[in-house]
Amino acid sequence: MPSITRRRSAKLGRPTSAEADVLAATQRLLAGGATFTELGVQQICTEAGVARSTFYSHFRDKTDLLLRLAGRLMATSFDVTSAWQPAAGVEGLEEAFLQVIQVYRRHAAVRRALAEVATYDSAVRDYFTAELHQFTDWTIKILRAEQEAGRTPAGLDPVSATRIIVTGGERALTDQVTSADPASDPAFARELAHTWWHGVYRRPGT
Amino acid sequence: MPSITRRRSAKLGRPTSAEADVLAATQRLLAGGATFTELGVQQICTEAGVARSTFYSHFRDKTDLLLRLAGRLMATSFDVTSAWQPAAGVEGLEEAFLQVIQVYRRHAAVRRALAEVATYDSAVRDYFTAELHQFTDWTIKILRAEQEAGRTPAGLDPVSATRIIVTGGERALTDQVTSADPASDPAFARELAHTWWHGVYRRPGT
DNA sequence: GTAATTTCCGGACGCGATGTCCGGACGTTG
DNA sequence: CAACGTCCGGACATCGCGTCCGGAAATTAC
Repeated sequence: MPSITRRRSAKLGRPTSAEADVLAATQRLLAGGATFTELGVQQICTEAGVARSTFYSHFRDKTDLLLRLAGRLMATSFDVTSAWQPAAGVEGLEEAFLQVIQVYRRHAAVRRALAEVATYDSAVRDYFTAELHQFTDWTIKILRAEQEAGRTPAGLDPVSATRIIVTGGERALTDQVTSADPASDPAFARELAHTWWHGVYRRPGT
Repeated sequence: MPSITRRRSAKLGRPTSAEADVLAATQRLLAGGATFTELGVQQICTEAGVARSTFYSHFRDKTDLLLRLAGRLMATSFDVTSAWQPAAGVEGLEEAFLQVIQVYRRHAAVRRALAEVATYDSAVRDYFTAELHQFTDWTIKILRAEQEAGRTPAGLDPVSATRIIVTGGERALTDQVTSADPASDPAFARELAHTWWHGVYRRPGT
């Protein structure tokens, strides 16, 4: 157990701790197109210029590394999204999505790895769904409030609609960021905003 | 090279070839909640009552097994979806989605495995995206035709909208099937249909 | 200065899973 | 009976993971 009074790394001349090197190297490899699953610990350590045994003195395993890499990813994108309110209208929604896309693009590699491992690792999946839960709860609440105010049709099912918005939207965003030209981002943001707006929040009729 | 004149398996009384046993066992284990990645060859063989060496005389590797398991999955759901035309209206779309959900529920296990492995195995990913391409092309074509006819706003970007519909919709469907109560299927189908209808196909204004 | 402590290296180890190979048992086919 | 195809059972090399330990190097405390 390290003492708290003692600085972790008093001297700054040193090439920063091995931990940071590993984090950076992983992000680099991921950004280079590698898949987290097919990425070996040895490979990461070689890229980081660190001994393999050192890796395990900083991370319990590869999953631990990924989770720590994930960090405050979701938190930031949640802040951006939840800043929007229906009162801001479809233009405001479009603007919000454009910002979300920027955030997604910045962390595309880690986000992709997260979605990847979440499909077969329960620990990562739990983390992922827990983070998505923020969005789900928030969206359901907003929809119910809009229904109360009579701006969203009462016949709409908030739970199903939210599943479409959050789950489907998250996937579409990830897809846009990982395999579409950034030049098409504005058009995509506009489509997403208008689809949710006219398809859900201001769905006409009935 | 086996002779063509000679029947592969003349006698039908035999307990069907080991290959079928492996396919069935895998589907069973998958349906039981197992993850394809964490599923070992030994485990599959034990469940199938087959020697491990026999597995490799029928399948090149686990990926080969999955691809063969995938078979005509996508084909059937494409047939169901593409049977719908905008002329059938939102009610027709709702009905089509309800049928798609049935198909998804039937093959949920394999579909989940497919989506899982597609995230890190390029061979499976290629297969998956190739199959999704059918839907993408079809949807873009429909949207363009609707714009020509003036029923869908001309300002809509067919490519971005299709990305939302196909990619996002596929994910929302998978989510509904894997983690929601079947009783909520009709409500979900209704929401999906209305969202795409009013949000895209018959988006109001401009 | 020296000693103690932290951090990292380098390599060993056991483990489990993958994919290959082969000898032999069994039933079918001609 | 003999040839053939299918399957079993186990041996084998290989790889990646996670653990462990002895020692080098640098930093800190005294």
